[in-house]
Amino acid sequence: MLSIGEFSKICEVSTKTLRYYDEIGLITPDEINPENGYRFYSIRQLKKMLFINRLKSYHFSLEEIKAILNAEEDQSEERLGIALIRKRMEIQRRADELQYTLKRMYEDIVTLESGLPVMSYYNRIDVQLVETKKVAIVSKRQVLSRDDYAAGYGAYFSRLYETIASEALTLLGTPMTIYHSTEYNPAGNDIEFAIPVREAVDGTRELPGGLCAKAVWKGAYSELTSVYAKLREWTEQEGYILAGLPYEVYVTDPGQAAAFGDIVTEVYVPVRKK
Amino acid sequence: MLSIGEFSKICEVSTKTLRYYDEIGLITPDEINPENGYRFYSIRQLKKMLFINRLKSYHFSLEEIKAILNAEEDQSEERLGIALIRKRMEIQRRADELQYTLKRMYEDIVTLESGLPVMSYYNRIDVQLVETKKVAIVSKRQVLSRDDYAAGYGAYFSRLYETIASEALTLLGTPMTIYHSTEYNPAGNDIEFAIPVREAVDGTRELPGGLCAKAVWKGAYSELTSVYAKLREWTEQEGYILAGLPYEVYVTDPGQAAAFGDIVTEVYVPVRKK
DNA sequence: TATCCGCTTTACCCTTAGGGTAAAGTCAAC
DNA sequence: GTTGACTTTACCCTAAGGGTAAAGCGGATA
Repeated sequence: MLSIGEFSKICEVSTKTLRYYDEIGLITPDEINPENGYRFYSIRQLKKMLFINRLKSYHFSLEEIKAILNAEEDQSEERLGIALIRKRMEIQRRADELQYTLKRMYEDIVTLESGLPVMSYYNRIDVQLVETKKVAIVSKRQVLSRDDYAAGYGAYFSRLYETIASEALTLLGTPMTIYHSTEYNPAGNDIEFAIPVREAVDGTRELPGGLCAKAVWKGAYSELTSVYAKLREWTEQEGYILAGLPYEVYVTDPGQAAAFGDIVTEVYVPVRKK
Repeated sequence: MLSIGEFSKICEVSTKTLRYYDEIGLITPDEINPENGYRFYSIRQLKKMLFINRLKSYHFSLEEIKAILNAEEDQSEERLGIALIRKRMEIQRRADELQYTLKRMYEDIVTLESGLPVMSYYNRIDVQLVETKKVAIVSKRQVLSRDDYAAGYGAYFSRLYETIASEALTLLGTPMTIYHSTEYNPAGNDIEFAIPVREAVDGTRELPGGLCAKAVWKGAYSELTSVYAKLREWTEQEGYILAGLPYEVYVTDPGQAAAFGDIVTEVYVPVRKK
């Protein structure tokens, strides 16, 4: 039997951590002296602790590790394999995100070195006042979180395209999303996916036309927030007020555009004179 | 002026977050109604908030962002550039780590698919009983955290090699580290870097020889914990007890080995019969 | 004018995976 | 018997907010 200090040293885990793991039931000492409460770990618990360390290094949460350890003996390896494959995909996604972050940071560093402020792009967002015409749309409204949105917008538009095809409607433009939420909520926003069509039949609704502040953005969708902010700034300064729901038009098909720089999005904010 | 809800929606930041940022002084509303405490943000604060979001996406902590925002006007861009470059290196390191983790996970998945348990390598660690001879060493003892160790072990050995050269001593083996800590402590462990030499002169000390449990490990250093655990297990089962400080001998030069699989490390634990 | 709905306020508790410190008890060696 | 090392529980702390409650406030409507 090993005292907590010995066990700690061999596994390279602090005693504090071992007591915590005992508390949450991740690994409890094989023996506890009932008189003084001293914890004693058995030699065969070494391997278990090493396994926990390994899973920790794979970024499993302690809750997940507990579930893996508690799996029935006969399914444990299978379940572990599934968990590993899923977690690996998650880590892969995180790695990809970091690569994208690195790229954006590099671009900002280059901008700074060329003597421009990082936020200078913001002042270069060009806003125009345009008159839009009313149009019929096929649409589907949904409350989605940011992540759901990124994962699912393709599917939603696909369903709309299906509807258009089965109803034999005529496409009149590229897909768009209309924002119904009045407040940003990380848990979910009220979003309407829409595609304009020629026929104003049953199952379609009318997107009213009118005066709009419009900006065109070339680049990643994640930067669109800036475009909305700029539009609001412009609206305020030019003495307009909001007169409807803002919407985005995806000019290029995101599935087709090779690089982020090739993606073109138009943002419209309906306005009227104050 | 924008209410917290409007500001929230435009910047895609929750009102909760805005109140929190107000509390920690990251971005305070330009105006607060003294009667009801309502927060109002100015249009020009939009850009600041977007900048904060950008820095957040670069994984700066709110503390760091505050420091960047509070930098003197005339140095702000320079300071930002330095911060960006440093943070980018940090993110790069994290990305590299993730890549390494992905590789290890993949290896475990392959192991599982071949029908072996993930921890099967543990049982294949081979322990032998050997008799070591006493040897003189040039050494430097230091308390180091895991990170410091990874970053600095090259430097410590370089200094020892310098000493050997300047004292005209004769190399007698490859570098080693001796572990003095009796408990693992994430904040720092008492480590002695050592190189064996022929001459037992002033400035060297003697590493006593004797009976040792020995295991050879081929692979990354991060797995050495398992080797120590196995040695302890073996010691216990064979009826031995610890009789000195464990140490590692780096058979291959880590700077020279191309792949982790090529790195060979010997681990010695002095023991005697119980 | 009263009411209602939506917005905003503060306040309190919760999250992960432990770290730090204190006060007290325990063990083995000298 | 004493000392020093080891162990115990208990309490507070972290970063960046999320969730919920109770109460106050504002504008629109009946």
